[in-house]
This record gives sequence, structure tokens and C-alpha cells, in this order.
Amino acid sequence: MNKQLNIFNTLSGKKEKFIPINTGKVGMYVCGPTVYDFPHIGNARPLVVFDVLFRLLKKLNGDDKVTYVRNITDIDDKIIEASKNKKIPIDKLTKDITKNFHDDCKYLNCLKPNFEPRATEHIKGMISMTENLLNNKHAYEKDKHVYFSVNSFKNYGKLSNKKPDELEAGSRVEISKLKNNPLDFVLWKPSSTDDPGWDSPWGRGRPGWHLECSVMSEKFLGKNFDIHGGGLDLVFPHHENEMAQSCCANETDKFANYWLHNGYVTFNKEKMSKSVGNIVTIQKMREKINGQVIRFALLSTHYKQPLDWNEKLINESQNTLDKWYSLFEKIGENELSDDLLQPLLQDLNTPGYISKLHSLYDKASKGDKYSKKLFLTGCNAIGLLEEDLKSWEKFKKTNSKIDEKTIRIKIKNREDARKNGNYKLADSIRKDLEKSGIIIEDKNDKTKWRYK
RNA sequence: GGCCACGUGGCGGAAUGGUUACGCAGAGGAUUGCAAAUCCUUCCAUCCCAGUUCGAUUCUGGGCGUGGCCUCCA
Repeated sequence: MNKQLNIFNTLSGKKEKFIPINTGKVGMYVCGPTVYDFPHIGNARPLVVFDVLFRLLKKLNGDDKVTYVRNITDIDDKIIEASKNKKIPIDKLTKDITKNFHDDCKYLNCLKPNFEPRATEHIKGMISMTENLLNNKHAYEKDKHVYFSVNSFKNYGKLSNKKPDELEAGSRVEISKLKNNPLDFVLWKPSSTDDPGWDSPWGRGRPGWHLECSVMSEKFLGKNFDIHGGGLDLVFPHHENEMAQSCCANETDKFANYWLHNGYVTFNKEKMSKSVGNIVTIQKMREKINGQVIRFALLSTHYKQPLDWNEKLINESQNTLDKWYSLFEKIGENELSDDLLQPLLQDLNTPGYISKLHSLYDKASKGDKYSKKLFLTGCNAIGLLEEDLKSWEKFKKTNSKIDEKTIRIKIKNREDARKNGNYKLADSIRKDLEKSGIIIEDKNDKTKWRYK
């Protein structure tokens, strides 16, 4: 069977064969967080989706053949604003949120990218890319601002499938008078003395939003690389602008060959927004849900489809993993069967893959050793069942309001009642325990208990 | 207004020019003092209308509906 990966490319609007620029080597850049606020479930989706892709690419090409770069944007107007609102110095804010983000990544069992560059470490590169664009007449300076001239890039709008003139007509943005064209975007802007700033040929200032990704992707992956990923909301304007400035600065036709975008997460069918107050932060979930549950839930829908986040989804994911954990065993690195791999090779079809895992689970639980090994390998391949049983049980323990000693006493009482034929009492004890999140199972002659 | 995506059983969710996965829920049974767990069996779906075709859920056109983007966003 073939091991050809096919992925949907936003640039062409089609599913394409994935062919890396250098055979057997892959470079992938994914837009990371702007560190101004705690990451939420919507931020978690690309983290998990592209982590699965990263794992798959490693499986297909070899562990050390994939370079995964995910930036941290630590200079941005949103950060400046958040710092003022929260009255936290920028350094502390970005440091804290970055730390939090890393904890979230770990919690979601995401592998570390090979590089995680910060925007503020690449200001020099951004300045020289801006100079370069100015020299090539792709940008212009006005009143200490430098703007990218959208008209100078003939392919502008190709990625997001938009026509520049239509964009202008529908523009609802308040247009800066300094711009020659309403679509032009800022590469460099002046900073007030209170705001973070760096010396530049255009005075003390800071970079525009899109520039960091252009500069850092080039530094770590080159002018032309394989995969660029991110959330659907980044297609326009972020990725469109990134591509425009990179192609113009690098004098290339190609920037990223394949663009992948994950769909949105809604919350109870509503768009997540701060004004509605329905943002679920990952930090909050860490308190009582195992990260694998979140991971599983995020993978239960194809990455391009919208995903609704709700209680039922979490419960079902939790129950499935609970069932799967009954077969838990630590196993080493193993090969996936071609058959199992197929759905992932078709544009990362994780629901199809999970369905195959279900069928392997069935065979495995009936004693098929080969299926069991494959099942466990398959789970591990998408970052599931890597934690041992004890840590899987941990959350159930913390969530239950009863200690083990009490449980044992109650079970003993129930045993006695049963022996005396007092089933009424026995049943009420069981009901009681169930309310505390404990399930009783009478197996053979022994009574077993477990957390709900 | 422009552009785009989507519409599959009670719910979630894949795939496909020809037998429509899978999970949850439901029903029946085995088991049990009763349960739970497990096992077995089982019910249920491709928005509407045309067209192409031997055959459409899949392709084409139209309609209806939902959502998104065109402003910061994962």
C-alpha cells in the first residue's frame, strides 16, 4: 500500500499530493500565540492538529527529518493594550503568558517544536526586511511609518481568494490617511516613549503584525518551504500579507508550498467571544480534565470542519478514553499498519482513524495480541494513551469527594448487608457511593470499585 | 453588497458514481439478588427540485437553510 500523504492546500483550494521540496525532509511553520492572554480552546485546536501532523510527518520521513517552527509573538499592540489594562509590565505579562502557554502545550501532550522563536529576538531581521522592501519599491515611508504597497504584488489575494478591488469596496476599516491604498499594511510604526520600541532608520518604533512570521520562517526554514499552518482566521489578512511581503522581499514566486488551515471552535454552537463571556481557557480545564480528553475531543472532527465545544463532547471523549485505558500498556516504538495509516494520509482524517482504533480495540479486548499492539501504537501515534494508568486516574480521584478509606468501609458494610440478605441496605450504600462518584462492580465473589 | 464553506440517522461524525463507516444514545437478550461492567442481537440518515447516468448521498444547475470572511482573532 502506498504511503503518499495528501493534504488540502488553501492556496489551490484542492487536496494535493504532498511532495516536499527536499526529498525526505520537511519544513513546517505554524503560527503560534500572541502572548497577551491565556490560551483558550480555540487556540488549542491548531496546537493539537499540527502536532498530529508533526508526528505523522516524523513517522513518514524519520524523526530528525522534520523541522517544526512555531513562533511566539511577544510584541504587538494587543500586548501593549493588555499590559495597560491589567497594569502588568509588558515583560512580566509576556513571560507569564508564555509560561502558561507552554504548560498548556504540555498538558495537551504536544511535542515541542524544533524552534520556537520570539518576535522580539528578531527585530533586526524585521528592520532589514523592511529596508529591503523599501529599496525594491514594495514599501514606502510616510511620517515615521513604513507601509507595504499591496499593488506591488501581483498575486495579492490569491491565498484568501479575494480580489483587491472588491476588498476595498467592502472595506469597513477606518483607513489611515497615511496609506496610499486602503489595503496597504504597516511594516513599521513609531512607538511613544512609554511603549516598547527599537531604533530603526525611521526612528524609534516597532514592527507591524505580519512581519515576524516572514522573517522567522525564512531564518529557520528558508525563503521557500513546505508547510505553513494556522487557524482559518489567519488566512486573511495575516497569511495573505505574510506571503506578499515575503515574496516581494525574497524576490520569489513561492513562499510556503502548502497552506493548511484548521476550522473554528464554537462553544455551545455560539461563536466564542469575550463579550459573551464564553471563552474557555485551557488553564481552567487543566484543573479537572485530563489533557488527553481535550486532545481526543479536538481530533474527533476533521480539522477543517467547524467543531462545537460542549459538555457532551467532553463526556463522550472521556468515556471512550476510559474504555481504551482498560487495555493500557506501555509499549515501545512500533510500526503502524498501512491500513491504519490510510485515513491520516488522506488530509489528516482523524475521525476515520479513530474509527479504525475502535475496531482494533474490539479485537484487542477479545484477546487478539497483534490488534492490541497495533491499537496501542495507533493511540500513541496521535498522542493518546502515552500517560500511564495512574496519571489517567488522577483526575477522577481529585474530582471525587470521598477518600479511599471511607470507600472501603462502605463497601465492607455493603458486603455484610449482602451476606445477611439485607439487599435494601446494600443497594442504598451503593447508591450513596454512586453519588460520590464511585461505581461498584460485583465481579465473581469480589466487589470492585472505580471512579465514575 | 462581494467572496467562501457547509447541510448525512435522536445526537456527534467519516466515506463514497453501485452493498451508506464509526462513536454515543435507544430497543431486545445473556449475565446479576438487583445493578454495574462485559458480550450478543437490533432499530434509525444522505435538505428540496431538476439534469447527466444503467445507477446520484456523491457530479452539474437552481432553490431553501446555516455558518464564516471582507476589522483584531486559533
